[in-house]
Amino acid sequence: MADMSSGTQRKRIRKSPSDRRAEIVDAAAAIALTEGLECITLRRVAEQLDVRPGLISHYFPAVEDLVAEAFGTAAGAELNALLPADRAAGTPTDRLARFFVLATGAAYDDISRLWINARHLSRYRPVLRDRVSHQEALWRGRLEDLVREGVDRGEFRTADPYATTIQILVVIDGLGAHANTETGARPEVVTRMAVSTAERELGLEGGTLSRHGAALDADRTDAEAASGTDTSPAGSGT
Amino acid sequence: MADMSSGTQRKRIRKSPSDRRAEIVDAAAAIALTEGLECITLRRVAEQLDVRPGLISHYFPAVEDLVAEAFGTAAGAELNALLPADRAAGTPTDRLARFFVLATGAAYDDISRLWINARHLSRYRPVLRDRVSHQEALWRGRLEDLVREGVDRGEFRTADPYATTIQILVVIDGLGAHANTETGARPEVVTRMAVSTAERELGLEGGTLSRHGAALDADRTDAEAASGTDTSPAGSGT
DNA sequence: TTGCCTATTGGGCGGGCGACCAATAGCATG
DNA sequence: CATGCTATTGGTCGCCCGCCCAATAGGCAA
Repeated sequence: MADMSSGTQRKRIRKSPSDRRAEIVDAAAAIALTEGLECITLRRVAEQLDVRPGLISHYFPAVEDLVAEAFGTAAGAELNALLPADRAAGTPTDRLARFFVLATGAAYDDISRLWINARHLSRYRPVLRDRVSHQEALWRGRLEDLVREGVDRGEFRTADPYATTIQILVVIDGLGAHANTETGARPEVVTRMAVSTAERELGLEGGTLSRHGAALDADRTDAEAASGTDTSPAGSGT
Repeated sequence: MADMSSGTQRKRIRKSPSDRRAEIVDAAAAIALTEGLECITLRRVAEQLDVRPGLISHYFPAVEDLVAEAFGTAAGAELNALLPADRAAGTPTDRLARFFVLATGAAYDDISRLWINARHLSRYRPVLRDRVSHQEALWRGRLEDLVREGVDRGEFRTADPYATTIQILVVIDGLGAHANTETGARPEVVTRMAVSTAERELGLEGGTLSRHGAALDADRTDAEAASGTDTSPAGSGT
C-alpha cells in the first residue's frame, strides 16, 4: 500500500482478448448511445475503461471498425428489445402493438438520435455504411417476418408484406428525424402516424393496435415499477 | 504577368465587407451541399475563395456561426425552388404537385443529405440547432400556407391543415433518411408515399397529384433540355 | 516456485482544427 | 499625388485526433 492517493500507477489487469474486446465494444456502444458516434475516440473509450489508449488501438487498429462494431451492437440490442426474435412472445398483433409502444415513446429518442448519427456518418465512413445497411436489413427483415406471420394467421391482410413493412419503417424514420431539434408537442394525429399506417396497410380496424398497445403499456409500466427499469440495452453504469 | 506559375504571392483583392461576407457564406453553403457541414472549416472555405484562413476568421470569429449561416442559405434557397413564395405560380394543386415532383426525385438526395447532416450536427451545435428549427418552421409554414390556400379555394379538404402539413413532411423526411445508405430500388408504393399521404389527407382522389405532377415534370424536362439545367440553388461552378 | 508468452503500457509522431494578433498593402479620399 | 483607414495577410499557439512501437509486467503452465 505504498501509494493510494491519486491514480499514479493502476495495477494492470490482464484479460482474455475476447473478453477485453467485448468490453471495448460495449463501452463504445454506450458512448455511441449517450454522446454520439464521433465521440468514440481511442482516448475516450480508454478513459471509460480505465486503460491506456494504445490498448484500444491494439484491438482495433482502425477506429472506424470499432465505430461500426459499436453501432451494430447498440442497434442490434435495441432491435432485440423491440422485436424479440422468438415467436413465443404473443400474437403478431400483440407483438406489433408492443413494437409501436416502444418505438414511439420518448424513450426511443436515443435510438432515433443514433440512427440519424449513423446515417449521416455513413456518408464518410464506408465500413459504418455497410453496418448501417446491414442493420437496416435486419430491422426490415424482423418486421417483415412479423407481418408475414400475422398474414398467415389471418390477423393481418396485405398484398405485399415487404412494401407494407418499408412503409411502416419510413414513417418511423420520419418521426424520429427531429429527435435532436424538436421542442414543442406534436398533434395526436402525427404521433399516431406509425400506428395509423400499420393499421391501414394491414387491413386492421382503426384503433386495434392502439388498444393492444395501451394494455401492454400498462403491463410494462407495472413490471418496471415492481422490478426496476432494465429495458435499456447497454449497461451505462454511472 | 510576372509570376504565373505556382501561387507564390497572389495580389490582394480588397472587397466591401458585405460583398466579402456574402461570398464567404455562399462558398460555405456550396461546401455544405457537396461535402457536408463539417467540411466547412476556416482553411477549406479560404481555399475555395483563394484567400487566407484568417480572413474567414475575421468575418466569422466563431465558425459555428458560419456553419449555421451556410445551412440557412442552402436550405432557404432550396425552399424557394420547391415552394416559390409568390402565389402566381399556378393553382395550389399544381404547385403541390410540382413540390412533390421536385422533393421526391433523385435530385433531392443532396438536400436530404443536408437535412440529415444538419439535424445530426444540431446535437452538438446550439447555433445550428436554432437555424435548423427556424428552417423547419419556414418549410412547414410555406407548405401549410399552400394547404390552406387550397382549402380556401375548395381544391383540398382537411379539418386540420397544420396536422396535415406535418404528416406530409414526416413522410418526406422518412423517405429522405436513407439518402446516404440506400442502394437498391424501392417499391413504387413506397416512392409514392408522400403523394399518397397528401392525396389521402387532403381528400383528393388517388392519382390526382401524380397526374398533375407528370404533366409538370414533362414541362420541366422540356424546359431544361432547351435552356440548360439552372434549377440548382447555389452556383457550384466547374 | 520459476519462466515464458503476450496483454498492456508509455511515449512519441504528424496532421488538422479554431482562435488570435501584429504587420502589410489595397484603395478611396483629400 | 500623398494620406489614412481597414481589409487582408502570415504566422503562431494549444488542442485533440489516429496511428505506431519498444519496453513492461500479469498470470498461466511447467
